[in-house]
Amino acid sequence: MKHLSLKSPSLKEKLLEHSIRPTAQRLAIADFVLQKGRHSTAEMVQEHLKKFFPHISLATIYNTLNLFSKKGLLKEYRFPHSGHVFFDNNTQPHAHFLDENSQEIYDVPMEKVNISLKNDSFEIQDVEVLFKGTLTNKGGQSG
Amino acid sequence: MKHLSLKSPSLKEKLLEHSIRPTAQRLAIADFVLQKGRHSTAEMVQEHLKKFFPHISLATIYNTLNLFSKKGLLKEYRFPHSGHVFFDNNTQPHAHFLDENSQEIYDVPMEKVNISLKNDSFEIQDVEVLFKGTLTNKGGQSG
DNA sequence: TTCTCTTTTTAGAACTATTCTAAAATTAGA
DNA sequence: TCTAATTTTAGAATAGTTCTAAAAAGAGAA
Repeated sequence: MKHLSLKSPSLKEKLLEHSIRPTAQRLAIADFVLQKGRHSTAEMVQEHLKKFFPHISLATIYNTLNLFSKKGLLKEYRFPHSGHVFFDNNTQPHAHFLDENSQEIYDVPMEKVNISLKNDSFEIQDVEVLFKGTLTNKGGQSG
Repeated sequence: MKHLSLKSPSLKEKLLEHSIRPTAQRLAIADFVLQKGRHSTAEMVQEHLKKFFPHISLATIYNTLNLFSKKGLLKEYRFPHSGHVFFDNNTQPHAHFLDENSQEIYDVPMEKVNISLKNDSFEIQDVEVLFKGTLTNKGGQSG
């Protein structure tokens, strides 16, 4: 347990600010999904928490991820390469890049994306953009 | 059975051109997914075929949709509002619009979309664009 | 503290979407 | 018409997620 920053005031306060009671399980999940993993699935959370909470229930993980999403700490995404729901701790508008080699998802800041639509049939409220391809020597980026 | 254009030469030939043996089930599925439905799920195919093939197996529907995709007649998509896989008979590059009222998916021709990326980290092979919002008085469009 | 009430966690059942399995039916070609 | 390969089928299996109801934990009052 000593390896987990469960007592991190900022994390605990972050949950409280969002009216989420900071239980031990929720802090452990928050530590991973909000600070470590960028695009976490329930499975990834479970795998990561194994050493701290070997008996944590998948239901708790799903409950918590869904709660965090409802409270605005995470945003849900589905990507074409996987049946899993991904929980992204970047809740600001941004695009994604899927590396077809590693199946890894990277964030692409909207400043780098230029998108427009000639249209008179619908009112756009949101756009989801997924670039697919392969990483070059420079490596991925995020944020 | 008389309501189904099962004997349509063009449909049968289309399958043959793609090295797909035109069985009765496949023709019935093709009639729907290639000519009627734009973004079909297995469930929608089953529902539509009920009157023609009340005992068709879901496995046959999935087998056929996956075969059509492999042969290039359909393209698979996953959208954020549904856990179902959607099979799109428009296999050319295009964007999508999701009407949040009806949960209906519409095609958006790429000519209407302008997208570019300032990037030096990855080689783009494909882009998926999903606009979300509501239809205006003009109604949806496709193709 | 202790009591009580509410919230959270849990294991396992249930559910949804899809794939697998192995046997039966269909088909194509000799 | 025979044979071998392909396709279809029902139902089991699998994957991912949600539901259920009971146990545990937590918050606030007395």
